[in-house]
Parts: sequence; C-alpha cells; structure tokens
Amino acid sequence: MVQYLGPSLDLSFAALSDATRRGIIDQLGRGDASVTSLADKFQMTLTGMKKHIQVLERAGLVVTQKVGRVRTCKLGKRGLQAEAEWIEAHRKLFEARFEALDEIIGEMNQEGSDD
Amino acid sequence: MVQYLGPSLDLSFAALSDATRRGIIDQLGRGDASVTSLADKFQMTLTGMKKHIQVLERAGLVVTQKVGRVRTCKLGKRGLQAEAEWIEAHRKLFEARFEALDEIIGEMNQEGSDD
DNA sequence: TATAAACTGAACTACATGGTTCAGTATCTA
DNA sequence: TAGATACTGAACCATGTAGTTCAGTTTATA
Repeated sequence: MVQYLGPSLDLSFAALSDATRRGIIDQLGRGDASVTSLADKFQMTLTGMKKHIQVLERAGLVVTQKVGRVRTCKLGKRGLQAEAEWIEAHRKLFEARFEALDEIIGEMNQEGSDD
Repeated sequence: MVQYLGPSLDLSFAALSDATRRGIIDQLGRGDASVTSLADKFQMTLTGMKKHIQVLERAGLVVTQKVGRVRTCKLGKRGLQAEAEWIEAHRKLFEARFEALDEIIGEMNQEGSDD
C-alpha cells in the first residue's frame, strides 16, 4: 500500500487544483461539450479554455476529438482511480496519526512558543 | 452531492501536486519531524524544505510548532476528508459516464479525423 | 463563393513555484 | 561565553500558469 505512482499524480493533482478545471470535469460528467460551449459556460476566451483543456488532457482526465471544425471534449477513461487510492490511503494515515496523538492531552500550543 | 467546497481544494490539490510534498505527508504519517530532518531526508536545503512546508501549512495539511530552535512538523487535523469526497464523487461520475457511453461501440477514433 | 463559426498558435502580462545562496537571528551546549 | 545548530528572510533564477489579444486556418452554410 501507499505505493509510488509516478509523475502522473503530479499532473492530475495540478489539474485538479484549479476551480475552473474542476468545473469542466463536473460539466463533462453531464455530457460531452465543445471548446466553445465550455468557454461560454465559464466566461472565458476560447484560447483560455483551450489551455485548461490541454492541462486536463495532459493529465489524462479529458480526451478530445476534432470532427469538422468542432473539437468535442469528454471525460478520459483513465478516471480518478489512482488519485482516489492515494487520497484514501493517506486519509487513513492522518486518522491513524491522530488516534496515536490522542494520548497527548495538552494540544501542544500550551507549553511551547509558536510562530 | 458534488458540492462546491470553496478555495481550500485549490490549495490542497496544488499542495498534493508535488512528489516531494506527497513524500513529506507520507513521512509525517510515520511520525513528527523537524524541518532539518525532512530537508536531509529529501536532499534539499533547509530553505527549500521550509517553502514546501509552508505550502502544506497554507493548505491545512500540516501544522508546525517551534520549541526552542526546532520547528516540528506534523499532520494537520483537517486531514484529506474534503479532497476524498470530491475525488470519490467525481470518480463515480467518470464511471457513470462510461456506462452511458458503452452503447456506442465504435470508439469514435474510427469515423472522425483526430488531431 | 463569400461570410461566419470554431478552432489554433504566437506573443505578451502578471504572478506563483521550486529551487538556490547568503546573511542574518535565536538557542543550545561545552 | 564561544561556537555550533536550527531556523528565517531577502533576493535571485528559470519555468509554469492563467489569462489576454491578434492574426491566422479550416470548415460550414447561405
């Protein structure tokens, strides 16, 4: 458990660190969408939206396909499995750590000088 | 579900997008640590490590306390709950989307020109 | 076939990141 | 009390992000 999963977590967590991009994923969960329709929905220039989509594509979270003049975006089949696993494993780590720390009653900001 | 969770997801996902910082969380899961010991472990200057820790602190994932000349780092009690919820909700979204798409057999790269 | 729609790419701005060095300050310890 | 240890802050560098504008190209459509 808690295995090393390579550089893809860097890309996907970075992709998820922006509210617009999380919104795009949300939106694509409701149906595929063109770059233009996403740009409209998020009140952004086409070029700006394209960049967000490229970030999501590099992370494998979104795939796109151009037919005629329209590029359609949809959720990538890679999904959020690896991310869910990392988060879940470490969420448990946090919890385990606090159970261990519960022995110490005084919540440390009593006896030391903090910054 | 899939609720808007505010700007903290920006900070925490950004914090998690760096392998060194994920390593720090991993390490702190095994026990509290000083800035110096972490800098040694990750082969980095003290100043560099301090910056990583500041990113983790701003995200609420790590808390620190200075006693004497030593600053000790430990996992923040905020944990990864919100992140786990977002990821899990959207992981399901991905899956649901693919079930819906399974009706379409030809995996789209047959009939359109891709980039 | 002329025009509009949809995208693409280059270039630019402002700011954040990930790292460094160097020069401190504060605190132990011999 | 002198020196070592642990951190802190400023400053710098190269690169990436988030967004823009502007000038194309390609594809539909009237």
